[in-house]
Amino acid sequence: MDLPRAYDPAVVEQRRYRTWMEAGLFGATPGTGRPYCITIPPPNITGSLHIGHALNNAIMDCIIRWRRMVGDNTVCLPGTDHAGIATQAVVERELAKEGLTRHDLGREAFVQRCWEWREQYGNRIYLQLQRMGCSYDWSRARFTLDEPYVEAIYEEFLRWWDRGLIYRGTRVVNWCPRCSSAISDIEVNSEDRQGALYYVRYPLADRDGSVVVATTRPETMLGDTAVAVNPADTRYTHLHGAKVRLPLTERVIPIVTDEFARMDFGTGAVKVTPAHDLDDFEIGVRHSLPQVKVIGDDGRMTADAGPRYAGLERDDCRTRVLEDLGALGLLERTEPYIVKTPLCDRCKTVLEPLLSEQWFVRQTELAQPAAKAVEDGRIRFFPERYARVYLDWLRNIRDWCISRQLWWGHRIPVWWTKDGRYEAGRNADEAARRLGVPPDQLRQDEDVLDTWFSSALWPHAILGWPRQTEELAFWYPTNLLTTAQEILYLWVARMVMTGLDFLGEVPFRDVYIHATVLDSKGERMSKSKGNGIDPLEMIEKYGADALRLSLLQQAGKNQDIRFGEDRVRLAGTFNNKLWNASRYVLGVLEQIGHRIEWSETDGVVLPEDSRLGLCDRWILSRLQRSITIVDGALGGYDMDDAMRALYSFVWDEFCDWYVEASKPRLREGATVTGVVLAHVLDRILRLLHPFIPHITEEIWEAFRKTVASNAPHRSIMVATYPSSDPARVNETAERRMELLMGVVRGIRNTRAELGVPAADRVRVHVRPGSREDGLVVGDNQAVVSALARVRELVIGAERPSEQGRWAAFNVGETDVYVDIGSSLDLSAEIARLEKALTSVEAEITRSEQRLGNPSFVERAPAAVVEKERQNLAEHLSNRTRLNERLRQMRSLMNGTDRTD
RNA sequence: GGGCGGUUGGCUCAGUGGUAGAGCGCCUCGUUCACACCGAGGAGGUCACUGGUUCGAAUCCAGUAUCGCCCACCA
Repeated sequence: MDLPRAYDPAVVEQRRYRTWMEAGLFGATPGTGRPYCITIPPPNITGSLHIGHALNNAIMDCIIRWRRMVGDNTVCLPGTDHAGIATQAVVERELAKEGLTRHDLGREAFVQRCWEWREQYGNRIYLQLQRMGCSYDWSRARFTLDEPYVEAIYEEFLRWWDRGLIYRGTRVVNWCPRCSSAISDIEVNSEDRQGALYYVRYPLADRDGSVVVATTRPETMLGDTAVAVNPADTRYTHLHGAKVRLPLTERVIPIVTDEFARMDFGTGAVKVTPAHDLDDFEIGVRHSLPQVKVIGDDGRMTADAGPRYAGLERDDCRTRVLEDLGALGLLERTEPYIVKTPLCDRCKTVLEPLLSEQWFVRQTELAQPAAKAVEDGRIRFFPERYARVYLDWLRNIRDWCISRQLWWGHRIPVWWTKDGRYEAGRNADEAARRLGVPPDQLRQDEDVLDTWFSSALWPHAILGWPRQTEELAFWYPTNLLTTAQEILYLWVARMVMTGLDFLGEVPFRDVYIHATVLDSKGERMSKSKGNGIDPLEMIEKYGADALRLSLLQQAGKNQDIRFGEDRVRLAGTFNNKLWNASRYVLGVLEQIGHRIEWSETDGVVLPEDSRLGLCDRWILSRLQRSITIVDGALGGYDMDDAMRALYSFVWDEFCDWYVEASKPRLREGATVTGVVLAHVLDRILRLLHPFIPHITEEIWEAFRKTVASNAPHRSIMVATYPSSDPARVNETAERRMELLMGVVRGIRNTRAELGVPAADRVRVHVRPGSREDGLVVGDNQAVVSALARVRELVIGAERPSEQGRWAAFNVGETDVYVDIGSSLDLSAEIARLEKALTSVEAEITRSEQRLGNPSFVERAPAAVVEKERQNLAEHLSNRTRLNERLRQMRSLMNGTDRTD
């Protein structure tokens, strides 16, 4: 069967994917075999495939396809995340276009709108992952708001609740005024911004004098309830126990002593605003200070800020406070200052730390086992260094604020009585029972849970937990989690906590943290910068295989990948090369196909060893080495190493040497080369399939129709992945092939340097340095002749006559003479020889120096010394040859001179 | 402030103790039988710097510079 002349990924990829889907090849049944499972990081339903997804999914699908071919009972489970804040923001934006807010609709109608939105767009990313060729089990896809998943969340909540791990607390939390919700500590991004340090004078209330405090946020002074100084600070000893009159307000507040006040910063006196700063909150607790909340949930000043400021935006209030302080002569001075500004991870709004009542989860008890699982190796990180990052975070963990003042999400399963008592339950009835009141008198908590509270359950909930499903029993713990470093804490650590806590077993064995994809200049890709690479556009232009390949080639241990369109284009050239080499092989098989013996397990059956030629033994040996590398690399998730090995095996060794050598051999009737071509191509296709699934399947089908026309079609997806067999490595063949290649390269090189026209076929005389060398060249004359464009190849112990026509070089002890077709340009040949001599001289000097160093000979390993001796001997021999040759050439030149 | 990663030919990157590699780009040559998304040949690196360990360092150690990432409650 023929392959079309040109490969068209756009047509082939979609057709192949449909075929796989229809054949049900992505699914699996729990129960038998060795389980292998990956659960993909669920993308947000607001999301569209971006380059980070593309990388992560290329990695996962590569590993999944590999394990499937290795024979594991493999499944990869996809899903999507409801993404509370992100989705709500999108839907609110839509409403805004209609001039509405969510409050106009009310909670129920708004949530309904969110569901409609998700129906319309929520599965878009599935289609995009399918365009990438991901072999995920779509029949088991989960959305985090699906009924069974919600059940899992409530189970999680209730179990923790009953153990007292969930509590309600009033704390300073990170508040996003735009989202009008609390967010957790790890959803805060801080950014350095140019600001100022303001020095404000607070007059003493009970005596003359004043104290100056430094602050970056003067507007919060309206909520000050104390001034703190360090107890050891002698500058302020006389003020211990004094009170100040807080400017712009009528309040009198105490001066307290607290270690927190740094003597070496500002004036040593710090204003204390317990309602708007985490540190101040803690100082407030230590000194029983009142908490005055002057900034409200909407980011505007509250009534407690005083009538002159109430209702102002934060920034406007700052301006007015500064003006007022100035007018009173209380603003001492202002210094420029870099302020760490906390931003909302989602919407980049400046966050406001403020006092708020929220639900929290105690973390220490959960964090300890999660740390231990990594310490004792039950979970391994790739690259390893992330284990420490993970552990450091767990060891300093703080309680997790899980309530969000949103409408889209899992509503907190806590119900309140009218008199302010509350209790958790899987539903109102359960809560009512626990409270001993009728359900209709209860009101459910208004807040929803942090999205990460639900994704924390991902690996086991997607497998059916809390129900004891067969899937859960078989595939849990899962094998691999691959994700971006930015959600190491948000997500990875939490999954480990829940997995260990609820199932007593880690959720996954290995965690692979992939690199961040940057643009070709090393900058982060972003919509606003417009420097992003759109994976879908790349797929359109070059195909999913090219995109996957380009990403996997770079998926190394580095933390960054610089990525540009060129990469994708170049990956496409490899696919093109593979396609055309396959066309060649299939063409050969058309002619000798009836000689191919096909085994469903082993592929193309090789002929008896005695029938193999040097080139055959060589390529089979090289194949084994490649398989060994790929095997080890994939085992450590080094897709780049695996791909590098395959790339050079396919292109440099198979195409450039073996395929080229097969042409003259076939002309000579060596059909064995056709069998070996088929054997190696089969292995290449299988080895490459996890990386470039579509094109390998396309070729494989045509290939099978040729070599196994009687057998029913079987997808390459379920073919056996080649395993390494070190016994098939053939050192002798590799060494002999080196000679052959050396001879060919030498002839090509000589021709190029001496300007022999490419079309000219030359005569070559080989003087073997050994009987073995003579046999190697003799047995492969046709190959040498074809690859080096040789007209006549003579092997003999004598040197050719007519010295003036021959250029010479040597490969080891074997001398090769090339008839350059006309009279040799003696000065060019002399220049060529002198150049070679110079480099040989340098090598000899270096080598002699090393060997002349007694401590090298004594201390270096014997093998190294021996190798150095061999090198020296070889170079000395080369030098002798070159000198002799130079003498001949010079005397010829002199002779020529004389005849002139 | 703490931690981590990078610094190798023009570009992007491999290479963890034994004579510097690849792809792209560049130069020369080549359209007949898989492929011009190609083939053959070639030029081009004192491996950021300094010091140390070693017979031997791109590779190990210490420090410096520089770029980047993560973490941190300091007004």
